[in-house]
Parts: sequence; C-alpha cells; structure tokens
Amino acid sequence: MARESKRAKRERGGVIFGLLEREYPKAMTALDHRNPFELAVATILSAQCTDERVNMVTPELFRRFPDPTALASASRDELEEVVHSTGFFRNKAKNLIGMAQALMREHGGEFPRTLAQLTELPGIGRKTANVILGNAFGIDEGVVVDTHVKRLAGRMGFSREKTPEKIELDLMEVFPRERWTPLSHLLIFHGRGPCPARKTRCHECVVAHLCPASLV
DNA sequence: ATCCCGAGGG
DNA sequence: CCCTCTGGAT
Repeated sequence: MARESKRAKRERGGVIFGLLEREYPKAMTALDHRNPFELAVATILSAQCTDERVNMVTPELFRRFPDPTALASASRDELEEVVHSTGFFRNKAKNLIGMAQALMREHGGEFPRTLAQLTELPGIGRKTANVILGNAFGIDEGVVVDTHVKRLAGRMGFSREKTPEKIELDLMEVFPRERWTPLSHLLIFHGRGPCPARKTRCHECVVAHLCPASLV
C-alpha cells in the first residue's frame, strides 16, 4: 500500500476528529479537581493508574493537604498511606512533596505556565506538563500522549513512532493547534471505550471506516 | 533499558 | 497467571 500523504492524513484526521467529537461531546479530563494545584496532584497520581482510582484518594488527600504550603510540609509516611492504592506510592509521595516544595521555593506557590518551567518540577514530565497547561491554563503547547493516545495514534495511522515525544510531534503535524488538547481527551475516551488495549470492538467504532487497523 | 508498584480484568 | 491503567527519573 502506498504511504498516505501528509495532506491526506490531515484530512482524514479532521474527519476522525469531527466524528469523535460528535460521539464524545463531553470529553474532558476525568480527574476530579477544583484548581491547577489539584489537577497537578491528580495527574501525578494518574501514572499507570485509572482516573477512577485516583478520584478515590484525592478527596482525603486534598482535605489533609489543601494547597502547596500544606503539601510541602507533609509527612512522607502519611502521604504514602493516603496514595498507597494508586501504585508507585513511594515515588508518588516523594514527588508530590518535592513538587510542592519546589513550587514554593521557586515560584511562590504559583504554577509556572511554560513547558520548560513545569518540567523542572519533580515528578512532572512532558505529559503531565501538557495536561496542566492545556486543562488548567488553556494553553495548547503540545499534545498529551499517554498510553491511550500512544496506542490509538498507532492504530489510526497517525504515527509509526514508539516514543511519546516523537508521537507527539507527529500528532502536532496532523492536527491544528487549537485541537491539540481536545484531541487527547477524544482519543482517551475512545481508548477507554471501543478501542482498549485488548479486544477492540471495531463494530462499535464510529471511525472504523477511516482506520487502517479496523477489521470491519 | 530498567525500575517503581497497586488493583482490576480476562 | 499475564496485561493494563492519562509516567517519570535514573
């Protein structure tokens, strides 16, 4: 099969985006949060863990540590206990405290609004930084590439790359900037729905006719 | 490339 | 049992 042109890929991407948007009109982050601080904490906890489980621990977490000041002076043991069920609990507790301390020390408790500054904070990589920028500040500086986006970008033929960074660059070429943040939510909803890692249900998929991986 | 780590599904 | 879930640091 001849390789799809960049122009054709953009056009197919646009149609897929529209269909997914109609299918998931309320697609947005499923992490419960009331401010940038809570979103950042929830996103760090979401590594290799379902949003649903993160939402089970954050109410108690935010009750005990409602802001960067409180979290910066949290006890490791207590925090580990609260976040235990989300997995990677030692790393997550250490990173959360370190993130809060750096936030206080370097930025007066306010989140910076650039990718470079955010990724300087402990526990915040490119993915988490993109989540904060796109969802808390409305800044589309990149595409959130998580496990779902990675898998669907491959299946849908938007990228043949393996690393999240390269996949992100491919997606940024296919989709216009104002769609970068919504795109991630649409792909994540679709990935949790008919297009999970195992046992895809292409017969339920609204973009199966535009998908190279579809058997329908 | 490897480690961190729990919980749920199949 | 093995795989997966909105990754990041070494």
